[in-house]
This record gives sequence, structure tokens and C-alpha cells, in this order.
Amino acid sequence: MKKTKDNQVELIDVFVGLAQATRCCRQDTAFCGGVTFHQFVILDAVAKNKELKISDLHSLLAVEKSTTTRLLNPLLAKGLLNKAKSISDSRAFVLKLTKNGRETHHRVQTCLEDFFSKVAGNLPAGQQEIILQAVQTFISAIKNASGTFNCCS
Amino acid sequence: MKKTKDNQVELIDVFVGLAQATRCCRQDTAFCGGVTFHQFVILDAVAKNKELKISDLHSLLAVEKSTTTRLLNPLLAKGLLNKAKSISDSRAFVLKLTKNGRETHHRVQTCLEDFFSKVAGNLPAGQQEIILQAVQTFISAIKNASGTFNCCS
DNA sequence: AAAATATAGTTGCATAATACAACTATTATG
DNA sequence: CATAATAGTTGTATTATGCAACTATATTTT
Repeated sequence: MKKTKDNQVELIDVFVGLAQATRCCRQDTAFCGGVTFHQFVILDAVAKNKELKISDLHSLLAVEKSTTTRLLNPLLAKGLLNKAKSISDSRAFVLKLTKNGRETHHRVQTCLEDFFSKVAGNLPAGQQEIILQAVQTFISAIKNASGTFNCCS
Repeated sequence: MKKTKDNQVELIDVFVGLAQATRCCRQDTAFCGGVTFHQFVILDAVAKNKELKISDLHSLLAVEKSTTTRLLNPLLAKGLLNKAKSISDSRAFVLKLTKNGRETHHRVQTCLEDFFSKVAGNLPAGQQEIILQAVQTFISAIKNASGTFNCCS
């Protein structure tokens, strides 16, 4: 029982800490170069995948499909992305970076490098990999727990 | 250069993973027992601290003070918390749990124990502590990086 | 002590994110 | 072919959020 209690106490602190730390990725705040975190995630996904469909973004962003539509809108309006009907499935749309979008993506990526270098530099030397792997393991644990439990639904 | 690039690639994935995993703590979604994550954090902070002032919550929640006011409102309206002028500083208010608030806090805590047990159970046996410490280290690294860099402001 | 400054908290305002439900169009399955 | 499933959009309502302006009180400076 003590053990469980301890786990809980630590875990709530970890969750609070995560909420505090990830505030820098908050949606409405410009992350880098006038682009929000979600917007960069979208640009980056499109940059890394040819033929990325809108439906691929739902799980990446972990939002409802209507939210994906609305997160996409400003990027389309700013002319950073193009939407074209998929040839293999005419319900779907394929996303591409425009020239402007490629430039923006590159610019923001450079900006992020600075931030990520700082984060990495704040980790104990020689332990970066171990720590990042531990964080990934923790992320998986949360996802699996949410899956079966749907996070206290 | 390669190293930096690798760090960035991994870090963006970690940040995306965090955004996905912490979606279960999203503000507007009931976390446990009809209470959102932030609401639980508030209840928990009040439960653990006598004489907790509203201003103590700003940093805990990592939000602007006006947002604290507004996150508090539903809890006050539901009669889970009491607000009383501090005797030591009559600008400030001290928060207390009501009877109802104590019951709710206890109920939600029990609900969270289930979730946290599942999370802990998904971590490799014998490595829970190490992993949680690594996550805490990572959180600190982000916070420090945001501090000097204010997250790409 | 008076004046200037800082802090605690609230409210007006505007905006972003978000989900759910209902809808259209298309594809897949019985 | 009929039914069900999927891709995506839009209407609607709610929550979260920050900034700026404001009141009231406390602290610091002169």
C-alpha cells in the first residue's frame, strides 16, 4: 500500500511538472518564427512524408478530425501548404509544402535547433540518450494506460 | 553537426509524444470524477497546504493570474473551495477545502490511483524510480531552457 | 509621512483550441 | 445493390488563455 501511495505522489508531481514544462508548446503561443507548436508539427510531418493525408494527422496531433481541419486552416490560408485530392481515394486530401512552406519549415527548424540544443545541454553529460529513452518509455506507459482506461473516463 | 541534428530529431519526437500522452490531462476533459486535471491540481494543492493563497497557484499551474482566477471559479461555484481574506495580507485570499471539496478530492484521488497504478505497471519492473527521475530531469531541462530562451519568444 | 512603486486579485476583451453532432461525398463490405 | 465505414467540413457550444485596465492593499523610496 505504501508503495502505491508513493507511486501516486510521485506521479502526480511528474504530471504537474510535465504540464508546466510543456506549456512552452502550448497551442496558441508562437513557438518559433510565428508558428505554433502544432503548426510546426504539421509542417514537419508534411515535410517528412510524401503523400501525407489529412487523416494521418489526427493521431499525430492526437485531436479529433474536426480539430485537424481547423488547425490546418491557418496554414492553408497563409499559403504554407497545398491541399490536393488524393488520386487513390477521392475522399482524401494529400498535403504538400509550398515554396513558402518549405522556407518557413526550414526557418522554424533552425529556431528549434537552438531550443533543443539548450534542452540537451541541460541534461547531464553522457546521459542524454538514456534520459530520452526513459521519457519515451514513460510516454508509452501513459498511452497504454490511457488506452485501457481512457484516462479516467 | 550530425550530433545536433540527431538531438533535434529525437527531441521533436519526444515533444510530440509528450503532447500526445498528456492529452489525457487536457484542461477541458474530465480527468476523474468530473474534475479536470487543473481542477484536481488545485484541490490537491489546497489539501496539502494550509493557508494556500491564490497567488501560490500561478506558478503551480503555470498560467497567468487571470487564468488562475478563472480556473478557480468553477470550484468555488461548485462549493468545493472556500475563499477567505488572508489575515496577514488583506489583498490576498486563502483557500480551504469545504466538506464537499474534501470528499471530492478523496474520490478523485482514488480514481487517479487506478490510473497511476496502470502507468506504473506499464514501466519495466525495477526501473520505475529511475525512469521517473529521468523524466523529472528532462522536465527541469525544458524549464531551464525555456527560462533563458522563453521558448522561442 | 507622503509619494511612488509593487503586488493580489478581478474583469473586459479577444482569440485559440477543442469536441460532438450532423452533414456530404466516397469507398468498402455484406 | 444495400449497408456500413471512412475522409473531411461546418455548426455549435465550451474552455482556456493572455493582455490590459482596474481596485485595493502593501512596500519602498524620498
